[in-house]
Amino acid sequence: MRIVFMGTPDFAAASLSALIDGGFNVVGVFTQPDRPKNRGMKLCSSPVKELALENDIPVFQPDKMRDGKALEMLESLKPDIVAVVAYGRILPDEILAVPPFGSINIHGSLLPKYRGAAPIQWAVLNGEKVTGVTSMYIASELDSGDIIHTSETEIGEFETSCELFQRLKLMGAELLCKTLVDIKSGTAPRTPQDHSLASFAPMLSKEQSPIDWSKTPREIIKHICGLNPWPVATTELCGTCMKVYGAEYTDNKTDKAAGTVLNADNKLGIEVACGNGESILITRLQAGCGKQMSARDYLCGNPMSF
RNA sequence: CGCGGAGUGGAGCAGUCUGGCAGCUCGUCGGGCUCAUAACCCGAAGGUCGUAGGUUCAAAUCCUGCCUCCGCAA
Repeated sequence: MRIVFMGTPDFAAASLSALIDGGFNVVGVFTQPDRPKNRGMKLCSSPVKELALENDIPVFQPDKMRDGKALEMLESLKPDIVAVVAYGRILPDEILAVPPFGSINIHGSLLPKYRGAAPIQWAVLNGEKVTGVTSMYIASELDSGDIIHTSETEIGEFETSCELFQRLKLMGAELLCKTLVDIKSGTAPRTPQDHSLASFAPMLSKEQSPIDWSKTPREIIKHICGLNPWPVATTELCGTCMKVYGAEYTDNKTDKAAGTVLNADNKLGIEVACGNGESILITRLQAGCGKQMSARDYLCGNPMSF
């Protein structure tokens, strides 16, 4: 089968890598145009583009999906199937209709839950114990297509979105290969989603970074884990603004107001009062223009008075 | 030329403006105290101050080049 792959970030590159290693016939790759990024605003290729070039796969980077050029490019490749993983574009129906075996997508949640841009982060934020990846046929409405396969995994109590991403991208890659094999052999199941159970996972924003200390320790820790690596939980303690990257539970009780620093021992970390008279211990943070470090290291050079 | 910060014993920092003994908290090692320690007391080891030049009686500190790392923003 002639496969056209569409994807952009690291998460998608893992799937493309699996296709290449699995000997699938990837005849072309669509990815977002190079954009100025990082320090120095240098023009950067997407991870998917880098990988495609290394493997001599033709790369296409249309600016728009609806001006006919993208359609022309795709038709010229005569794909049997299109596989989309985190491309970052909504594909119009005319594009989806090109490949005879259809267009499929890998999504980072157990659909119909967490449709949208940030399914992995929201699963962590909401304290889900289980999530996974889903392969589906792409429908016009976002992430609403018929389900082909799913693969489940548990979310660790302290697992960050960043870590979960790393696991799910591999699971997604594996699921994509399996799905393609089944479609080729005609054994792929096709189960419509129960749309009444759908929920949405919109893109995160910096506005949700500040920690609400009146919440419970678990809610706060899930907030910290879910917002890592971006936009990262933030707070202001004793006049210092900081990003919080890691925290642990404590057994301590307090009658101090939520958000009060209870302890800042450089052998432990920064203990802060939460709701319910409980507390958590901040263990990793980043303050000011500095780099990320353990709370212990931070306190060695920046003692806190409280 | 997007904006900005930083390289100082193993870790995190101060010292640089105003040149003049290598400093702080922690860790490590040894000893002591304690029923006990994330506790306390005593002692010790450990640094070409990123790098190459320059100025100076004297440079971590001032001047110039280079290397490396990081934050913001996207």
